[in-house]
Amino acid sequence: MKDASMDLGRRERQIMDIVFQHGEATVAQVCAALDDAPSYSAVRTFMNILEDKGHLTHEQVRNRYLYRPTHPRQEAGKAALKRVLQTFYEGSITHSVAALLDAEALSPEELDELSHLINHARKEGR
Amino acid sequence: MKDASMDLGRRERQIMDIVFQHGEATVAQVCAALDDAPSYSAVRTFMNILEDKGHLTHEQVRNRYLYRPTHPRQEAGKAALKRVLQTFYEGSITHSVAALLDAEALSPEELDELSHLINHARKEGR
DNA sequence: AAATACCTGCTAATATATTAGCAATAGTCA
DNA sequence: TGACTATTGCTAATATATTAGCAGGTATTT
Repeated sequence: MKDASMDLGRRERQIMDIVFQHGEATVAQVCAALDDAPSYSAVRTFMNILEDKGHLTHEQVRNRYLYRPTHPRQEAGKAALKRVLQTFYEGSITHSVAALLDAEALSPEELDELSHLINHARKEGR
Repeated sequence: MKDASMDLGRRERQIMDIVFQHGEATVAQVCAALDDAPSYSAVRTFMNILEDKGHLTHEQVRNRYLYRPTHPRQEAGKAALKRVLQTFYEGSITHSVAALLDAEALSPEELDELSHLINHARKEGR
């Protein structure tokens, strides 16, 4: 149960989330995305720290840094989902999906897509 | 995007998760559940803080306190799921379910249950 | 080219989270 | 009963997260 996100503080997590959401981001973009943003300086410090901790990398584009998560979104997403399942749904996927279906109304198309996914999994399983 | 869990530190979150997992817990139980537990004292302090912040309540049973989340697991779980969806799956339930199905192999029974859930949702939707 | 705006490196201050210890009370057991 | 253990209230120390500012460089605009 030891996530990589386990050694992150509040702001650090907040910033990581934004970078994940955007896929990649500059300091300015992160500032803009934060609704309670501190100084530009502060955000910059965090992104450096996150890089030190191994959660972000940057690439220089023009004269600014473009940051990206070190681990792909897919992977981090799965880990996060598992944690939520573990904590709130006794590890049960069906429970969690029930909660999701209950949380938001899905369009018929989305429901079809889900059915499709499940059928696909069924075939894989055998 | 302002979760109640947004004003929690690392340990605080860790402890909340344990209480959610257990449904209710004493300080000792939380200590036992933490694999990197600090002193009993420290854990106790956190549970007091969490109570101050409004995330936990306690009831005295015998001579010890039994803590419970203020908000039901269901509710907190939904919020957590939504956050993950938002951050990693562009808010798309189908994406997230795909990830779940990919993350762990499900038994045929579980798959059936999922199908059932979806069919149920389909009926609701119209 | 000069003025302006934006961005980084570095450093320091402050706030908050995290930890532990001591004294007192209430249960437990030989 | 007497010794022992667990548990709480309170307090204080420490570590970590969080914030901001200054100096210097590079692009941008007039």
